[in-house]
Amino acid sequence: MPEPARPVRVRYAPSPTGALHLGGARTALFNYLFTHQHHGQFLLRIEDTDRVRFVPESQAQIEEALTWLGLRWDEVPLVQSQRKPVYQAAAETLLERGAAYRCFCTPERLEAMRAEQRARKEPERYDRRCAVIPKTESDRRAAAGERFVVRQRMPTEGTTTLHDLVMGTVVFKNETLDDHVLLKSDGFPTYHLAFAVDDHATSISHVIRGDGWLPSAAKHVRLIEAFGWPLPAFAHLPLVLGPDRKPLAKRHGAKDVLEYREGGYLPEAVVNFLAFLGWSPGTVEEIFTMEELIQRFSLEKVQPSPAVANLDRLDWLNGQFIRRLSPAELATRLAQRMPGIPATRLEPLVPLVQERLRTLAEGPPMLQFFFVAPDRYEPASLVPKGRDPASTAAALTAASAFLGGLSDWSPERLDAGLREVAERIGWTTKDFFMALRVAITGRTVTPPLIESMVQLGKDEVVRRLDRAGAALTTGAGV
RNA sequence: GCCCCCAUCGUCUAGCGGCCAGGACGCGGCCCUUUCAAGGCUGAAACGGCGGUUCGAUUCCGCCUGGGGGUACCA
Repeated sequence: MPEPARPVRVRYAPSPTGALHLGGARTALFNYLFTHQHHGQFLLRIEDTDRVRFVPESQAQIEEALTWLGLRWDEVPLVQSQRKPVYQAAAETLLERGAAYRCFCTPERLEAMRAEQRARKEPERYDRRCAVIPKTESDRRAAAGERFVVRQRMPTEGTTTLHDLVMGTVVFKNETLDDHVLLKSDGFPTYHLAFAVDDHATSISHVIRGDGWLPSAAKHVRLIEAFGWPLPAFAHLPLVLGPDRKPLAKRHGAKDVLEYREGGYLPEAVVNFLAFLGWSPGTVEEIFTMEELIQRFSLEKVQPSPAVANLDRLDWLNGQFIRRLSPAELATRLAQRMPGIPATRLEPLVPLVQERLRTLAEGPPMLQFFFVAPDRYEPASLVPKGRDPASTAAALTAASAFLGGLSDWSPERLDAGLREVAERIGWTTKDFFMALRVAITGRTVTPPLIESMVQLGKDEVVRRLDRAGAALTTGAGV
């Protein structure tokens, strides 16, 4: 394998059959990190040669997800379905060189052939019946309009060796290589042909792709050699698995990258999470920016074994990144999820919730009471355990009276004063503050009470306390 | 069936012949505390099995087992 001294150019080549999922995003990320470390280019290629599985919306979704993650690609994405003539010309070249041949076998015959092979417990692969058809006859039948595919002629003895940057040296026995299809009867190329042609056309230096391609990599090496093109370096990335050790799929809950955006995850956190799936810097550091990842990344340190996505860790990481945001930045991101509330109004509130958020989605319900008074009170939560409605109402009234007469609305004054009130009426601060908390916020789990009261303002606090007290004396609800 | 890859706590991993096998998530306990978090301290938790090689194997080799992938006119 030649050590490519040429400029580093890599590509991420999804097929547009759905949205970008975590596994694909990781492949794209590793490509991106690797190439930027080497000041190379990152290309995007759309592998849409399968007309049956094609999903029109897919490409836009994939591009949106990549953009959200911050994985910007260079140049205009290559779309394979637009390059049909290029692949046909390439197949023609191979035909002329004898490196490939036309196969006229019908799908039915191939199925029958495989059934027999299965029955005899032999490896299932093409029996090369059409490999011996003379070129002149083949040309004549093709010209006559007979349907055919083009197959690659594989060597039947010897071995093919691949030096993979992640998997190490892999040796394949050539006798096990199938004469796979390069050009389908509809004139579209298979992945194998298209990938080789396009990687060459775009001067790809490193093929960094999913581990699923490893078994056919030997055939790919043979193909590129048949064309006489320089071999790129290969790096096969192990799969990302779900908690059940099966490849990540819909049944594992969110898997599409864009769903994480909906779920309130920061792209920085998702990128960081993905980077550590199968890779580690070899140190104990674990929070990196994209820039740092580019600096530290190396294919040699990519784990050759499949990685199970630990979504709990993503939650934790997301919290870490949220805490690293400036209050203004967090306010801006939160405002996008709270229609009608400008970021500037959120900014003073952000310090109260910042360290409590694991996702942005948790923000709105946590902040809601700042903008909307509780619409009803449940005595069950308003009255602390072991207390009764009447004494709770009295406690709220005492608090209201004290606060109503206060001119210094500072956290220090509120805290000290309310503690004194609690002591005076014989309540523990625990119970007292809980009653106030529910009266003011309508919830038992909230940001720090005193600070929240300061932000809410005296009038609003007193109003809510009085309403809650009234609710208790007149019965349930408001 | 055949081919290929993989194998350290539940999970992500450090380790590159001699380590009390380290860290992180999650889980338990303690501290802090007006709730919930966050934070600090702390505990439980791993080298799949059998053979080699070696003075010595988690580490190197083989086999087995287990997991994954491929075996399409899908990518």
